[in-house]
Amino acid sequence: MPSIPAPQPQAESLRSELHGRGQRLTPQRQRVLALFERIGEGSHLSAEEVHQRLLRAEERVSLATVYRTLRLLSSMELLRELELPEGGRRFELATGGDHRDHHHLVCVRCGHTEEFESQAVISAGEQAAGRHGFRLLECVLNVRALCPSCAAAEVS
Amino acid sequence: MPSIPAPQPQAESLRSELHGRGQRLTPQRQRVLALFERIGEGSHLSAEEVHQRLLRAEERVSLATVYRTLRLLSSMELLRELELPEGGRRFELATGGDHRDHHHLVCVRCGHTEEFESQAVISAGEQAAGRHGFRLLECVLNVRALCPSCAAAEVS
DNA sequence: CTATGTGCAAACTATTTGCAATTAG
DNA sequence: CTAATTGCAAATAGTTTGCACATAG
Repeated sequence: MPSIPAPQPQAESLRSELHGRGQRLTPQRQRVLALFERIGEGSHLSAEEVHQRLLRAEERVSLATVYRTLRLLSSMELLRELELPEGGRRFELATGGDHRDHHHLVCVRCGHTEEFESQAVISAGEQAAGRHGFRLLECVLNVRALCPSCAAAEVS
Repeated sequence: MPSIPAPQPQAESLRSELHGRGQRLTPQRQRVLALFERIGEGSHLSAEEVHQRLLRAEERVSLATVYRTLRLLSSMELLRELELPEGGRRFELATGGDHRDHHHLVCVRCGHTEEFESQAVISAGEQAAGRHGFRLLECVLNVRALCPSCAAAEVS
C-alpha cells in the first residue's frame, strides 16, 4: 500500500538543520546518513565502502557526492571522522551526547579492531590540555597491538 | 684538513644491522637518518619535508628513495611512524628504550602540536589490551583541541 | 524559477613501482 | 664482479574540483 515511502524519523531534523545553513535535503544525503544509521554506531566505513554499499542497496550516489556528503555530515557533527593508523579516512555515526572518548585497539597484523572506553584517558587528555592552555575537543587513544590469534602466529 | 669526512658515530651499528639483513649502507640512508638525528627526537617530518630539507642541505636524495628509506628505517625501528589526525604520514626518530607512550595535543585550527607523556594513558592501554587478550605494542593518544590563540580567535 | 546539488571526467596529491644505470661490498 | 640500490618516469590510490545538467524549495 504505501507507494510513497514514509519519511525517515530523522529526516525532518536533518532537513531543518540544512535549511538553517541555506542547504537542501537531497535523496543522496538521506541515503548516506540512513546507511550509517542502519549499520549502527560502532562501524567504520571509508568513502569507497559507503559508495559500494549504496550501490549494492540499489541506491546510486556518485563517489564524488559521497565524499562531499561525508564532509558535510561531519561538519554537522552527524558523522565523526576517525583516525585509525592503517588505512585511509573512515567515518562513523556520531552519537548524541558528549561521547568524546573513543578508543581503539588495532591489530597491526590483521587489522582487526576493538573499541573501548576509558575515563582515565579522558582525564589524562583534559589534564594535558589544561596544562598547555588548550581547549579540548576530542581525545582518541589508538593502541597498536597484536590480537590473540596474530600474537600466537608470531612464533619468532 | 679532514678531507675524508669522519664516519658518523651511529654509522657502524647501522651498517652491521643492514648487513645482517643482506642490505647495504648507502649515503642516502645515512643522510636520511642523520637528518632525523640532527633535528632531534620531538620533530615530525613528512616524506616531502625530508626531501626538501635534504635538498637544502645539498644532500641530493630522490623522493622515491626518501619514501623507500623511511619505510626501511621504520621497519628497523630507527624511526617511528606517527598517526597525527591532519596531514599525511609523518616520522620521527625512535628513541632507544621502550618509549612507547607518545601523546599529542593537536590544534585542529592552526596545526600546532605539543607532545606530552602520561603513565595513566599507558595503564589504560595495557588494561584494555589485557581485557581483550591483545599484546600491546604501542599506544598513542591524540587530543584534538584548540591552542590558546586559536581558542581566543574562535569568537563564535 | 533559481540557487544548490549532482554526476562525470579531469585534476591533484601522496605514494609506489618498473626498469636501466649505478655502486657497496 | 654482482646483487642491492638509486633515480627517473610512469603507474596507482585516494580525494577534490570545474562545469553542464538536474532539482529542492
